Amino acid sequence: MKESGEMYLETIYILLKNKSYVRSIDIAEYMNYSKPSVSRGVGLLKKNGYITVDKDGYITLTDIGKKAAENIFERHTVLTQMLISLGVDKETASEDACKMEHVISEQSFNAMKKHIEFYK
Amino acid sequence: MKESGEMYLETIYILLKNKSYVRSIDIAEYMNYSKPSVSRGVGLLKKNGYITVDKDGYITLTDIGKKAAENIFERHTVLTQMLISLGVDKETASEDACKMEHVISEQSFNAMKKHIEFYK
DNA sequence: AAAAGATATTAGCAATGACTAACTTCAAAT
DNA sequence: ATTTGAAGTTAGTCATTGCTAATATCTTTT
Repeated sequence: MKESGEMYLETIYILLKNKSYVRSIDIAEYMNYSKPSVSRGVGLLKKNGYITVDKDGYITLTDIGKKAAENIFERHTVLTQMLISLGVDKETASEDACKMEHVISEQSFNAMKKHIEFYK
Repeated sequence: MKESGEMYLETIYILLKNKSYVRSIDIAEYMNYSKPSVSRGVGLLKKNGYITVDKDGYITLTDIGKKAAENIFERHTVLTQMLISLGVDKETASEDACKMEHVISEQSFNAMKKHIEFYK
């Protein structure tokens, strides 16, 4: 899974929490990306079995897609909280978490997760 | 300054700590990159005023190059220490720091720096 | 001096991941 | 029914950043 794929997947996951459906156009608006960019991204997620897309363009997460999305979303929330716990403002924390979430190892992630659980 | 440029600059800085000179070939060996890749990277750093290269290929950091290199190197060491302080092993900590150092904001970096200074 | 070796560069390729322009398709509005 | 509009796709571009193959240059060895 590539970094951009993780972002599309995470976005689908977030949108599905607030809306009952998600189409490519919703992703494009949320991410502020062009329709063709999203079209390709969604096509790749579909090709790789992370989502299904019905004839009307409505997107559903498959089991592995949901698992991957939950995973990356957990990374995002934990990393954001970690930065906030160090005094970083919400907005910046979320932005930086967004960049870190795709690149750090499982080991480092778990260490940071343990850290914020300790803080709570 | 792009991410790859920061890596080349950081490498030059590290090499200059241990050797009295640095050429492209030294960078290539250290980073395990091909000579043409380094050649282009070095050319860009030169074009953008971060380094000078004499007629024999010996590289020197300019003032702004040194400043930028020190900056990124400090990020690397601080982030590595931060991860180690959370229980991550040295090797992984350094690898992850290497990825994080290019993407996080000044604010988050400073917050993490303060955190490890507190720990010491 | 000729061959070999080390260093650097040029030219061109590949993957990633964004973009615009132009097209299709289908539904909704006049 | 024709027009308009929303959603999606196709085709092709661009930047970043790595690569190999081939070439140039200069030094060192034989």
